[in-house]
Amino acid sequence: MMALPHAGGAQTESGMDSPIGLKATPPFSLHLTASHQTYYQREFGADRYDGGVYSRVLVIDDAPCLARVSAHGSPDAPGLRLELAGDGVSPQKRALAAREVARILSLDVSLGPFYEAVQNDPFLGEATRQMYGLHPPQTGSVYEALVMAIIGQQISGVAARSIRARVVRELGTPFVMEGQEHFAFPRPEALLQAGQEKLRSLGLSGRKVEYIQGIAGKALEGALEQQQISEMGNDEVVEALTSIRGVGQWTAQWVLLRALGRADAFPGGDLVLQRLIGEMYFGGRAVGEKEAVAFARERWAGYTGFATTYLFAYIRRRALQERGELVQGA
DNA sequence: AGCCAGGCTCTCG
DNA sequence: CGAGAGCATGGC
Repeated sequence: MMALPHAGGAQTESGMDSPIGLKATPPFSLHLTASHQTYYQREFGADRYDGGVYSRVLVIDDAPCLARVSAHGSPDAPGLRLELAGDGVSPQKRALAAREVARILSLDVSLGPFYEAVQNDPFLGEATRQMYGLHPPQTGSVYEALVMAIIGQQISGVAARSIRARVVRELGTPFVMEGQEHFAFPRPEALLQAGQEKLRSLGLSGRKVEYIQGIAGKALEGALEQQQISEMGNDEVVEALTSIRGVGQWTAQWVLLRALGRADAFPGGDLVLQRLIGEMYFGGRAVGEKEAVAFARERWAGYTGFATTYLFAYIRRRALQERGELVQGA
């Protein structure tokens, strides 16, 4: 980029800077939060959680830098350490990166009121104690949440995972650090320049290619700016997003939850969510979208977003447990 | 082998 | 309006 107006401190011009200490509102567990973000894999999309370190390539002022976060302390007294690597990481960029990491890991979110509200809930009460300190992690942007959601529409989680991984690896911006390759989430330009055949070869249907390229176009127009959308109310966001081709109620609610951190979002159209609610609260009977929404809004008023995060977390952990892969971590 | 999977749009009664 | 077809990959 360009010369700095003033020298900031101990950082070098490039490479690794001195670590930044971050605070989180307790209880906070990096292990649970980052694991949830990566679906309990080492890598998922543009997120990585490996060896107790959460990492992701951030794009600050159009320049990529690798953020790595590790934890010390306990959920009730959490301490976090953020390391940034990249060319020309100025003090200003360090501050922006720290803010971005705090947003993605929902560091400032307080779980207390939610935990109190559901402590006697026969299912969620126990789930919150098992996953003590899980904050609802966020996507890198509204644009990223939309693209990821559309890839996942209708198909199974496993199928979606492999397509999402291909999209990020093939079209994402590479960033090499200590011999390891990381990828920033593909920029809108990359999705548009890729061409339909290329995107189809990654496993997307022709329809989804149109949707995703349409969204990339919206992003380039500046119609998906985080700042602007985060100032809208839920209904306003849903209306704006569902006017985009390929974005329905489920996807819009997903964005509210995953990109905007709305505590009262609820993707009631989600099959997995419907099945778990039916299993845990309706004696195994199938419930549809209307019933799931009515139930959740009444029972978890104001906390449906947290409830959704914990329900999904429960399902992901149970799937691992059934395969004997759940590793108990710090 | 065939059917379903963390939806959505388009088409047709 | 409500219902149905079609879509891509991966797992059972």
